Amino acid sequence: MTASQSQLRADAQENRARVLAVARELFAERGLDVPMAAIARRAGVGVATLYRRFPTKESLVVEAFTEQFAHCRAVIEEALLDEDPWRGFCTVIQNVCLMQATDRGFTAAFVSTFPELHSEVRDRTWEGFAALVERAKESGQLRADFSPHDLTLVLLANSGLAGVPVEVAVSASQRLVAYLLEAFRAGTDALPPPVPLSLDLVLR
Amino acid sequence: MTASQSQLRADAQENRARVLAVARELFAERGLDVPMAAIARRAGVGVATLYRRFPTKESLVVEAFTEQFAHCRAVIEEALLDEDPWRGFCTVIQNVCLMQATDRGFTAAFVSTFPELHSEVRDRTWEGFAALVERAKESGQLRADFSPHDLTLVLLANSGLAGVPVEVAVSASQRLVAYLLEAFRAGTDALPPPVPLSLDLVLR
DNA sequence: TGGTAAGTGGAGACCCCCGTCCACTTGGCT
DNA sequence: AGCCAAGTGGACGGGGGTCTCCACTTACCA
Repeated sequence: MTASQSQLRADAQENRARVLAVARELFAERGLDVPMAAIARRAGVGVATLYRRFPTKESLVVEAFTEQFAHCRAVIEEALLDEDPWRGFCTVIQNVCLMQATDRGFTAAFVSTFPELHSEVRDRTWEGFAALVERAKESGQLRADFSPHDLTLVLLANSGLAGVPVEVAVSASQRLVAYLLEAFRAGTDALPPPVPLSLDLVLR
Repeated sequence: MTASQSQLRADAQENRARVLAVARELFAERGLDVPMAAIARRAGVGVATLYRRFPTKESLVVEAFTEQFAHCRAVIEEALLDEDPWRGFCTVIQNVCLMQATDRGFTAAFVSTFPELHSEVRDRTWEGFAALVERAKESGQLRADFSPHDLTLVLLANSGLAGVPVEVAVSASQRLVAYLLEAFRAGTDALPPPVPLSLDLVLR
């Protein structure tokens, strides 16, 4: 525990943790637009407490989702270690899409918190994925005209499922991903040129 | 012009038309959550005028999008007449997705206005599409395990592109659709079972 | 056990939205 | 020209959101 954590009084620390847990729950269930008051109520604290620990709603969102973002990066790193490039590629897409489908706030959080905060981290992640794509192409399993920007395309498309109930969203996402992966496989017809969908576009 | 139209005074009629035009513009540009006040301002009228012609925001939305919905139905009807079932199938998906990508409010309007209002029309449209799917399967061009519910899947996925600028959304949508159509083509690997995504799911 | 700084909760300031009300204006018929 | 129903706009009520302020409570240490 760093100083900033342990300097809090015991009860305060516990409250902070509970708020964070509740926030993650509610963001996942209902998306990012749950009122701060709802989080406070469910956590059994007043709004003021909440705002003391997290000066703004966005800061709460960032904190609530950092571990998920870390998991994302980890998934890519791990996939780069897979001896089968295609399997690594598929794993990344499947995992990220599953996270997106499971957690309703995920995409919105990704979009609204990444912009400035973690730009270098973001770039590293992006490069990691680009490398993964390159490997998969070289192995001849990924179609040559696949663009790394197509990851953004997949993410956006998959985020469209956020509106339906979670269990449905998960199955739907799996089917969508299965369709897309099939289309990404090498040896099919030519496509219209890749769309330069940089992540910045997703970020407003 | 029916009675309800011509009974309006000339200036009122003009105002009504301008409001409708502006509403369509703004809904397309910014989605359904543009404030009524913004529409009124851009149309050069007060909010009261707007509310007199359209008693509720939803009614304005419905009116603003009816022609697009009609166009949707027309697209399906026409596709059923195409001698090439696969081409008909592709046309439907391409056209609807294009409409969705072009008009930011389209999906939300579709979702929020269809529920009760046009249930029989909706069912007819749905049956039309199901017939289209059946034909395309029989001709051997559409994979046998494609489910009509997959249309909803495509619509949801495509709606995820609504966030990016329109020109980008259009190219992105085209590429997404191209990928998906390729995956829908007969003669590929088996998929996980279809997800029963009824339209009602999209409609909240 | 008592003092004190840290922590707390709820009221409310501020803002943005939908939809209404009402005093004023104006088109169109006679 | 003059009348009046039809039409109009802006102020306002009501609701819901984020975030602040401040009088009160409580953990912790001596």
